[in-house]
Amino acid sequence: MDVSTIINPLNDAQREAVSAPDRPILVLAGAGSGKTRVLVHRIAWQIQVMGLSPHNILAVTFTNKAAKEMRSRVEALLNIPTQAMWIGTFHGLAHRLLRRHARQANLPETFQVMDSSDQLRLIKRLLAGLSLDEAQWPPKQIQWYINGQKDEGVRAKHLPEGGDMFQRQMRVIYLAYEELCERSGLIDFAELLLRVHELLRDNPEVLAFYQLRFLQVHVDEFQDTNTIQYAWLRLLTTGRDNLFVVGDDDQSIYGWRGARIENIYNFQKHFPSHQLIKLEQNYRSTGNILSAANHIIANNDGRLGKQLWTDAGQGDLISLYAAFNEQDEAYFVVERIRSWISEGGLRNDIAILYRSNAQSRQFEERLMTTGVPYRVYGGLRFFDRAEIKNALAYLRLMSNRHDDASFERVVNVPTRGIGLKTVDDIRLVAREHGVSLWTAAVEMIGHNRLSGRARNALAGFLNLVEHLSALSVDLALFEKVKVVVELSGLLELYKNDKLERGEEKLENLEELVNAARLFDYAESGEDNLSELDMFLAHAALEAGDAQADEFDDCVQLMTLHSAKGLEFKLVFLVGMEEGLFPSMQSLDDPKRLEEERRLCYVGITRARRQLYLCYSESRKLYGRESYPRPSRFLREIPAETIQEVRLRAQISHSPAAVKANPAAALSESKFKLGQRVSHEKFGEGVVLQIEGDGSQEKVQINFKDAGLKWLMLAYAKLELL
DNA sequence: TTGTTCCAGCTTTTT
DNA sequence: GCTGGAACAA
Repeated sequence: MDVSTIINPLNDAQREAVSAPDRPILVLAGAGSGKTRVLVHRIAWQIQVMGLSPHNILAVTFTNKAAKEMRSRVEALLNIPTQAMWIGTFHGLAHRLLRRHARQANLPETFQVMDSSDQLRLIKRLLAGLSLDEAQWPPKQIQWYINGQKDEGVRAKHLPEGGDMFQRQMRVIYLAYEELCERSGLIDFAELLLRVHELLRDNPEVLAFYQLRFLQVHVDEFQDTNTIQYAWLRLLTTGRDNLFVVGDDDQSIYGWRGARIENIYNFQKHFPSHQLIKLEQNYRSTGNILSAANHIIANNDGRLGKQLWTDAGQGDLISLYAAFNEQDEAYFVVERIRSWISEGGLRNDIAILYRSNAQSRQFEERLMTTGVPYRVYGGLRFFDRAEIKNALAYLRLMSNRHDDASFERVVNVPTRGIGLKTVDDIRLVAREHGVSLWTAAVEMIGHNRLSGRARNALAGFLNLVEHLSALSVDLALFEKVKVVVELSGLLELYKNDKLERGEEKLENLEELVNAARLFDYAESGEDNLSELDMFLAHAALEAGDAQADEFDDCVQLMTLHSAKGLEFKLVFLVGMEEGLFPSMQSLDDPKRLEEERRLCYVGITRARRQLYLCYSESRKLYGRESYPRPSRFLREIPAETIQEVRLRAQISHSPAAVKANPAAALSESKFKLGQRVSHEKFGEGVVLQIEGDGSQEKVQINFKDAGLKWLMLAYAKLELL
């Protein structure tokens, strides 16, 4: 193959990035500018032109999906096998490293990964053990605290001993948490990253080995890295010019879960010899859409700075729709969707994007009643489902009896007469002796420390696990899973589940057996670990898709966050209201507001051809009617790229109002939507709509007693409240 | 042990 | 105003 296949499909900036000589490289890749393409071609360049072996390539992403896509595209471009390349997520790679160096990382060989819900349960148990009140010490907050510390590389022992009550208590909890994890052989997601950092930092020979192996290190979505991830990237590339990162500071939307946008800014400081390359040509959207995106993001401070452009023309205007309420919003959107479809458009090309999941309901209902197929992203993933987690808990216990989290999970599922009291007793003994629940249970049965019935029930459970374990020793993985599902009683339990979901759960359990059958042990690349353990790790690290039917042609509903990286011909960005988007919690914090703005930028740049922005003049929020103001982001979009859509009966528009920037009209009146006013005759009310300018200005007011009224401002005596 | 009632909480999500 | 989880009663 010659170099032209790698280089020819690229534009100048892309080519510069792909063929750049060895030095730290930061590619600032705007939305739709071909960032994955650059990464893939860069890897190909390293192998094809620079003569590196695939063995010497490391490429890190955040999601399994991105990793898979990168691998398959490299494979397609180079037409060589890619197993030797380390392409994976930060967590996946961390897992692999820890498996290989378990001893050096001070981990038991059979350690297992727990996901966030496992972690939360563990914390709840811990609190109970410490006799702490959950109301006073919310488990979620503790989880957030511990993960936050780990993301910054801080262990419990590093925390100062003094401090206020909160700090002292958190330290105690964090210490106890680490101890419990260690005893159970469990590590959480943040721990995966932290351990790898410590492994590389404290074992020079290990670090040297990987520095020599990974001659080129590629990072996707660099703006989403947290402190510890960046720290290990720097360790791996110390003293070499082999770090190639791709990212977009304008698309950093995960600050709230530890991502440090500063990393992308500090890159230039940390690597003075770096080269910065900007990809600004956009191959996705129309000129109008890009103009809106550029103008919005320009309101953020401290950007590295980037202007997207396209040679594809202006395209259609962006449509702005002011709905009366959220039903009206859904009605409007679905009507537009129906006409798109009736004109021959694909449903797959349509997305409804919202800030918070709760907003999906209106749209779902409307789509349902009109019979338009749709798919909601988010929600429970396959391996997150209770029935699946139960089955996995049995499997985990078979692999490691001391996995307390799994023990607690299924000791009485299905119910076998082991009540809270018994479990409490076991916990107590376990804590007293500093042993696992399993060991404590065995001891208690041996020493007759339980009442007859509880004793039998508990012995039954222990025997069941031993029995399952013995029975499945020589079976293939999927047969093991099958045995567990059938003999644990789970199958029976869900069969008798009359609450309609039972059938679905049975199907899921069958699907689990199937997943085990399809699980490719060889692909996991480890041979020092049992297939079962690898499968369990796989289940934790890759939660699976929420739905299987992605091949159907249906409208896509998702949050703005989950839309990142995707594109659609027709996009509806709904709920553009202050307090919703930007969200209430972000309104008083400039940093968070900027992140919301980036989220808006992400949303807008998902659209390829047509973009609809919607806001509602009234919306039910927590059961109460609210009258939010239109989102500030609407005002940041240039007027000439927008057209206002009105479906409702027209109130005679004054010429001034028609000509005026529809977005500007939202802001220039002395009244704001939602403003509370008082009228001498009608009493108190709330402003719902504003139309016209100057002497023509009129407002629609919803009066408490008198109902809806249109009033000319020039005549009506209104007082602001 | 199960079914019911009660009550807090309520952005975003991957690993 | 709805939901999920925890506390409570039978």
